[in-house]
Amino acid sequence: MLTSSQQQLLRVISQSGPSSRTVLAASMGLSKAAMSGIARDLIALGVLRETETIYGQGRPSILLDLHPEGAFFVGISLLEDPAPLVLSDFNGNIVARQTMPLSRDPEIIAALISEALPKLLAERKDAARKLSGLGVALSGFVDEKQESCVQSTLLGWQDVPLARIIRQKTGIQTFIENDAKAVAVSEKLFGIARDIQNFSVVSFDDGIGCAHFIRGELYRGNHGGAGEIAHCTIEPNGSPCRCGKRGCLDTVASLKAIKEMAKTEGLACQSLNELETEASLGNAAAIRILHRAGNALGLAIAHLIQFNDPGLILITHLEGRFDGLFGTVMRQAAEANVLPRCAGQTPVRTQHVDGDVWARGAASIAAHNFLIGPTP
Amino acid sequence: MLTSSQQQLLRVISQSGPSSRTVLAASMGLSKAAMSGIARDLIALGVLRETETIYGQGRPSILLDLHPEGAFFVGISLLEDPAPLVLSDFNGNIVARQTMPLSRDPEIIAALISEALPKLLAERKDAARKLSGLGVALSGFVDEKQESCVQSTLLGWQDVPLARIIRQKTGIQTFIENDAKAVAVSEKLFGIARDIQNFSVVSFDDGIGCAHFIRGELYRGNHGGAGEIAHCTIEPNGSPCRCGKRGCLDTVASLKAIKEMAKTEGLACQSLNELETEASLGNAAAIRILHRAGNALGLAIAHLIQFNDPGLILITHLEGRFDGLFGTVMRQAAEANVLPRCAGQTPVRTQHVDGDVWARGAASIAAHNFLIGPTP
DNA sequence: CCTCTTTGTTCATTCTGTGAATTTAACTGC
DNA sequence: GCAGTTAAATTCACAGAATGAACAAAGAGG
Repeated sequence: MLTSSQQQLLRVISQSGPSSRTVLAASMGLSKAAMSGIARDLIALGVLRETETIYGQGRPSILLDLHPEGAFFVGISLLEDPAPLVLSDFNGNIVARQTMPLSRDPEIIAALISEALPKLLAERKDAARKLSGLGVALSGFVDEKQESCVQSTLLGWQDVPLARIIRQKTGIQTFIENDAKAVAVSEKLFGIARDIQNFSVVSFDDGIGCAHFIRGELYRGNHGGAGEIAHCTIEPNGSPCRCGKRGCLDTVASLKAIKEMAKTEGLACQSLNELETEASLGNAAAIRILHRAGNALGLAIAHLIQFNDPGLILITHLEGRFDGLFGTVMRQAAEANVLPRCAGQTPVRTQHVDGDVWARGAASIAAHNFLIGPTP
Repeated sequence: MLTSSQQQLLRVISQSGPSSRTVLAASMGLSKAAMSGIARDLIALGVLRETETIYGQGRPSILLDLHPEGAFFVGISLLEDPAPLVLSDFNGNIVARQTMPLSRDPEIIAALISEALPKLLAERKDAARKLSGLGVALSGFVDEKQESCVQSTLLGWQDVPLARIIRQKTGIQTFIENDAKAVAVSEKLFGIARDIQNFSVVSFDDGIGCAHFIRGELYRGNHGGAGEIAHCTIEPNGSPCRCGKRGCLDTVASLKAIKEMAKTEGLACQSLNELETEASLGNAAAIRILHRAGNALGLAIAHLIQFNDPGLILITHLEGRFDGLFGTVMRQAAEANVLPRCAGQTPVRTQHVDGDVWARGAASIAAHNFLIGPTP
């Protein structure tokens, strides 16, 4: 276990990138003397390393950075079958991959993981020794200790202490997290949101997920439900949703909803991209669907901006494009529905992600617990 | 200036009420030994005092509480003319009142304050010596240092360093804050939300304001705009709003909007209460207006719950009642538009407040800075 | 080669907090 | 009324983290 100063140093470096001891001391509000010792210890532990030397007037400064091989983390996604496992280094790079069958039984999941782990670690000899944590991403609500799944419709769970079960079976520090929240954490630690304190990630997929970072920390909400924008009412008295109410964002703007609307309209489109193509060719039904979906998502994002005033909204998507009609309408709707004085102040970025998102997010949950410690 | 442990102790006591040293030590994660010293210092400073003695098995425990006369704060509201000044003790009780003319010139405001201060302090001899801060509440955006007003339509300001100007004139630690945010802080320090970490306050008045507390701290947002729900689009393509867009919550659910709708419908109602009476007598127009407004506010509150999952939503109102049609519809709409599984989990409370809200809120801003220190 | 500048380290000192022992002030049962 | 028990609060020697000042290191520039 690391001291709080050590964790603080790691956090600062992971936020602001490689820096010299003097700069780090200043930005942590510590003396150079204290910095010297903390850095020495972390270098000895193999967690930090000296990289570039910057020459200027006076003694050159030596940049300190996280040692990529200082710690390794395993991430597992329970959102797909087969479930992917990845091995991530300290920079969030994936250095090994495996898969395992998906199960709904926590005991079996733990057994499958401890079976798959040696195979995963075989590819990197040094990783086994420096394995510092294991993270699991799943669809559902997770408690603030990141130990127990409070409720998951997809897995049919209610209060399942999955992290504890896996920890007992494997002996590795284990934490679980909601899928969208895991993605947000990975963007904060390793992605585009490194140095942003307040931001929201919207994961656009068959469903729509969302998570908030506030003051540099994941905000889970009082019941773990912060960010559940999929079921905010966007079209009052709209179509019924599987959640039981009507007009949820999920019924209009999710990839699944868009595909279903296309099907209902008799369009032979299998994907958002095909629908975009149809729309660009002038197909009225396709245009209507994309307008409706884009408007809905844009309005939800406008609400996000009005309510929480984040420094960035990051939309991650596996499929589809955001440079077509859908994306354009979405951006316009987002702009048009925030206070005009504030319009354009909040960057809305879209980011295409690959199939590793969830597993990478899961690994970042473990990395987060190592770097920053459990949320108090 | 207090040390960080001293501030932490004050914060814990202000959150959990009078407690014994042993309990406080445990809840702060400190040893009883450390607690002993910190408490001794704060008692010597006159900030804490021993109150009740609790007898049980073993040596009785002595409860520690904030000394009501340990520190005094001045709060000023720039939302009314004449502007009220209040003197608040350490428990948020108002011990003296004054008023001063309202001005839009920051220098004149500072002069008026330093003129009114002696009169305010005259009522309480001891307060002058223990005056520990001054807070100002205003309508507009304030920077995170609580020093400068970034923008205020009402006062016609842009980047006015009001706090610095007042501080220079009076020599008192001064902080300014947005009106709704100030009310939220006072509810956290002295009101109903003392021990709640995540909550939102909605101030229902001629306009609608809102502020979030997240992890026990006021969340201001990246541009100070967090909580500006008044201009979230609640009726797409609805009536035009003075902000430039359409269908804002403010155009349907604010007290001003309700009164205006009543006027447009030809009703002779001057207040929400009169409108409620009309509605209870079966007046169709009154019923329609209250339904529309209640639905709008309820939907906004549902969004608040879905987006941020707070532990409490507190609606403060000067005028009007929430036990009539308006309140009922609002509550129903709030329930109906959150994920059914989560419905009823978030308490929505309404609270009638008196004319001192803003000034009391302003004073609590000063108290907050004394108790907890500036937000980092 | 010498001076200047800035980084990074060393070391005695300060300060905050700890653990163990001690004191204090009740209650309990005889 | 008096020992015995219980728990709160205090005291004190000590550990650990951070500081400030002095110093060593490593180059730039004349």
